[in-house]
Amino acid sequence: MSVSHTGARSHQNAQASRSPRHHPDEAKQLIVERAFEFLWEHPFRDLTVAKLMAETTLSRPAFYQYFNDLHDLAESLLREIQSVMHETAHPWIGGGGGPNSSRRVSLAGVVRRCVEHGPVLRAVADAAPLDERLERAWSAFMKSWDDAVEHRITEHQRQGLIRQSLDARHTARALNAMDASVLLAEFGSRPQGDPDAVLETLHSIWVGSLYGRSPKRLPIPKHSGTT
Amino acid sequence: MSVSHTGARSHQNAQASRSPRHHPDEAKQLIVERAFEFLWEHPFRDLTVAKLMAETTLSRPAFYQYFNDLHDLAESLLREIQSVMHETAHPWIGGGGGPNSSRRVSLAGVVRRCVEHGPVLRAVADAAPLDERLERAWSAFMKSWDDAVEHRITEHQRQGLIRQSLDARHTARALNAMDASVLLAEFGSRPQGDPDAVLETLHSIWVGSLYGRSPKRLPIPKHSGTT
DNA sequence: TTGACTTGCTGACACTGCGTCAGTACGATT
DNA sequence: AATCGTACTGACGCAGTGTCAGCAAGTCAA
Repeated sequence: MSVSHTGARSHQNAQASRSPRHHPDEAKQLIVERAFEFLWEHPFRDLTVAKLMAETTLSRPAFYQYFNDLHDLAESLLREIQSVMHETAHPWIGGGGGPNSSRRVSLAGVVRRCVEHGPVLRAVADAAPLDERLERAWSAFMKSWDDAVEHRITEHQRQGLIRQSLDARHTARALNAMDASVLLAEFGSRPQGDPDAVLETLHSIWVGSLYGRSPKRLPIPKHSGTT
Repeated sequence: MSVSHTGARSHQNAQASRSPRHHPDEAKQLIVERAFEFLWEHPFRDLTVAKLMAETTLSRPAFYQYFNDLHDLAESLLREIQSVMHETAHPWIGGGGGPNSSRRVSLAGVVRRCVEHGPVLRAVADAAPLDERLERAWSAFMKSWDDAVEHRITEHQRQGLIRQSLDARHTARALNAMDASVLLAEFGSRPQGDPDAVLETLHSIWVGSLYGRSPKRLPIPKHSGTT
């Protein structure tokens, strides 16, 4: 549209230190790395394209060659972490092992990953509500866990290890939501919490709510006046 | 600093429809109401000061007479909802009633409040990570629940209703985090979920993990090779 | 009534960060 | 050496924010 600004520059001074050219994927990965570094020490709200690219030899507009915006970048971070997480949790998802042994081992792996990438993962979670696409990506991420857990629960229901009256879908979602909240809260910002205590707490809730015999429905006292 | 723009206007046309003056708290409450309306239908990310005040007879700068920024407004929304929620949950916090009866009644009340104010509460939760002050306010909000639950758990531990080995603090935080996540997910955006199913699921997890006899520690299979 | 004071409110400004574009120069290919 | 594709950049327009000097509606005193 407006061209008024062109022509005025021509070939100004020229020794303007153009950065060395990268292969596209190379540069993209470089930006992702800087983002990891930044988000390890700062919350997502402090991240701007300018700040991020300042940690680079590239200029701010270069960012937009590789990402649509910061949320798009966050989606890449999520994908990266997601692949690592799914990998360490696969043994449990895949099935096999006792009713809670491999579950516990798997959870321990997830906890470990959260200790490693907590702040970054939290950044993604924080950013999710700000962008529809990213929000969907986050939902899909959570859904993948929900599906796995739901499948496992129904399987155990068929084996009689879990009572039939339990709503597999809702329960799976609730327990996963709990894990996510707790893990992000405990390991999403420094100083991080105690991995062992968290693991123990989460595991005991999972086991208690899934496999624990519910108490023989204690008689409900009749003074139900408590509104 | 620059004053160049003054004096040029003098007393321009003058019939510029100045809005009727309000008493301060009156106008503030009016803005809060508009915010409630807006956030009931749109996510927080779509809220801007201009859009909000456009629903008003006031101008955009007037907003800053009553709030520092949108996060400050969100804090007001939170306080408003918080008072209502604590009120309906008080019977359980106050104690009395059977181990799970009043707990259930109380939870039902909270669920109801979330059906009413879900989207707004979600907006606050979404906005929390964007501002340090608001983030702290949200944490304090959650902490008030955590404290109440922790207290209740230790009380029941003293009565022998809950096993001593359970970590009251961590468990309270985890269960509350679960409730918050699930409630915001189910009722934070339309179409909302099924209140009864959610209530049932959450309640059963609480009861199972707190009061349920944990299964007699199933023997851990020896093929611990699942990394 | 009138003048002086208070204060709710507003137009206009500076500023920050975003996303885009025409245009440049580097490296590869011939 | 000439050409071409493309990684990259300076500069722009835009959206939204927070602030300020100034205005006018109300109040009170004389």
